[in-house]
Amino acid sequence: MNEKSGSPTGERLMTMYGRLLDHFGPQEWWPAETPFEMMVGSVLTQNTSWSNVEKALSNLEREGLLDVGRLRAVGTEALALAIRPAGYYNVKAKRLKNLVELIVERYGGDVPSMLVEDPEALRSALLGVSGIGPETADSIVLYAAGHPVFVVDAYTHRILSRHDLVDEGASYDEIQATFSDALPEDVPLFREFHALIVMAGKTYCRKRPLCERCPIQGLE
DNA sequence: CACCAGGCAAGTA
DNA sequence: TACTTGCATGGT
Repeated sequence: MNEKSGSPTGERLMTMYGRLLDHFGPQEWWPAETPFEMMVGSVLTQNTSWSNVEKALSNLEREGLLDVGRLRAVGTEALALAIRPAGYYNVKAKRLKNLVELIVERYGGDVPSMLVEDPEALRSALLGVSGIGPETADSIVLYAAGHPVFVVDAYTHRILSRHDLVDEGASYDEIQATFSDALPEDVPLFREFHALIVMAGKTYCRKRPLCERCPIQGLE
């Protein structure tokens, strides 16, 4: 609509961002060698710690399965076995298969073609895949395709409601709009900010988002 | 031992 | 629309 960086909410968010960056340093997300690996990781990490995802990705790498064609060719049972350390392995094996089918059917199996699609169309296509919800879709749009959509997770929800920037019962879209309306559309900023929020959540904000040692404590 | 992790779909009321 | 439940491993 209008001046984004100058809004009160924008100022508060940028202050939070600055403190988190000073405290934790750049997180350099997403940790993946290729866009396809990033997408696979985004499914594997659903409600799952990254350390477990790393074990599963390592298995896939070793078996040469971090590839659209190879993942499409492998059996669902064998895939499930390979990703076992990431948990929910039967569900996630199917979800990865569904994602691969989208890539094959809509983009001819060509990941680069997928990544240059319009962001809204790409997001919509991803949401059409069973097993890909808003957070996974937005992660792919931001970190693999490089479009400025803000990724919202449980930590984001808790921190923003704790700072009274959204209601406690706010929806995904409402929380995302809080960032979109208040911040400039800056891909490196969106990438780093989300990564820092997750780091803060993992480090300090498990039960309550604003404990004493948290770098964004006192801003509310 | 309990609890949590970088969610999502399907079922119920 | 708004809850609830199943999915599962590995670390604290």
